[in-house]
Amino acid sequence: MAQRAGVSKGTLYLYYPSKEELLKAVIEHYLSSRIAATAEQVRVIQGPMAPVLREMLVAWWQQTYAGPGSGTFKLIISEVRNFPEIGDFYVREVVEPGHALVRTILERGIASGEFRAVDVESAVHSLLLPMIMLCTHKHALGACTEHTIDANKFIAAHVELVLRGLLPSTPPAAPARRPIKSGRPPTLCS
Amino acid sequence: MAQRAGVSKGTLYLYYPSKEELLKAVIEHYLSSRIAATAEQVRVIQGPMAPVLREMLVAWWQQTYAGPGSGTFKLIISEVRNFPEIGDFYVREVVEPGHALVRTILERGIASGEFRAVDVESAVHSLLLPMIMLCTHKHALGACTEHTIDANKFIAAHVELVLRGLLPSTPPAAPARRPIKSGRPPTLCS
DNA sequence: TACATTACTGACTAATCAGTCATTAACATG
DNA sequence: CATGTTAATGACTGATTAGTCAGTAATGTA
Repeated sequence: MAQRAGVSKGTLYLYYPSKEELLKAVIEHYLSSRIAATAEQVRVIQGPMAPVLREMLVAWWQQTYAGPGSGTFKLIISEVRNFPEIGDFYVREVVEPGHALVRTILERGIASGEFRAVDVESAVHSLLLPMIMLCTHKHALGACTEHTIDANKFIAAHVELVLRGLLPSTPPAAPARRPIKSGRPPTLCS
Repeated sequence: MAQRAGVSKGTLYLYYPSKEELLKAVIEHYLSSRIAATAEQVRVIQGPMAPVLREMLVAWWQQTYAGPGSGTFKLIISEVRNFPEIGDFYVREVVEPGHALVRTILERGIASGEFRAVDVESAVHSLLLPMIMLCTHKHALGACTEHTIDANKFIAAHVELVLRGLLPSTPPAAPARRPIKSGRPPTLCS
């Protein structure tokens, strides 16, 4: 049970009529509310989008990964089959606003020429999914094995890597690579 | 139960002494074996690493995401708390070889000047975690909500985005003044 | 047909989970 | 202290899961 930490089972049902409602409250408390607040801040920001994106993601990460909020994702993954309504709630309250937030930033950067005209939906996933996966990992594998990940080092490097992938190639960035000799072992399919 | 698809419960225990062993067999069949085969192919490849990385990841994706192998990750996340030994097995047989494979490719690219000298561990995560997260998503949220993701579009865009983030800012040598053909739609498994 | 061996089954057990509710603890106010 | 009200509890129920095993079906051989 999810509440042997702090309170008895019956007490929980005094405050939340079902586990589904409890999960919704957790999602709201740890994820939705923060997204809404961040979206409001970002809305009025002027200037280059790269620092906005970087600071927003790093701030979210530092406030979420170390704390209990990071467990929310694993909770959703584990429980969504038992409580399908949770899935709709999560999509509506977290996925869509979160994507809209990052999408807006990327689109503003693209409009100003700061970023390349990449596929925005895919770029949002490239940015966010590793972070969500690491949060999930922390409460799944990370809780059972020695396999650890330096989360702070990762977040900085990850955001820089993707941001750099978003930059336009002011100097033509790709050297013309010659197709190598026909001997390249043909496919990686097995 | 995991086997109402095809066979009765008792039969399963004739072939696998426990659910833990069944999970290990699934991990071995869908993940480990493919990594081992790919690593062998990559080991002998010469030439630029970017196409190697691209084709390898796209091929893995196309063979895994659509099929049942994509469910393995969600299975591990859900079950690792109940069967902790699965975590060690997965780390040993999948995480470490998989990371070593991608790490080797990145290091070879860095050594040849094709890639920047990024933090390799972080770059491995930036590349792989979104793919694993989407596989997980497919069997969690994706199975319960309307929220769908164009997986083929994503994988191509994701790999290109990260690859571009890996390129050095000043190309080693830009012989021809050509329009940068970044996009070449990855032909897999010809 | 008879017999032997192998492949398979699903009712059973024990444990665990979401959820209930009669009971108890705590704290007011007179 | 007495009395009423609110807060909290954990043994209970019903459903579900990992795992067992006595029994049934399928196949081979003569």
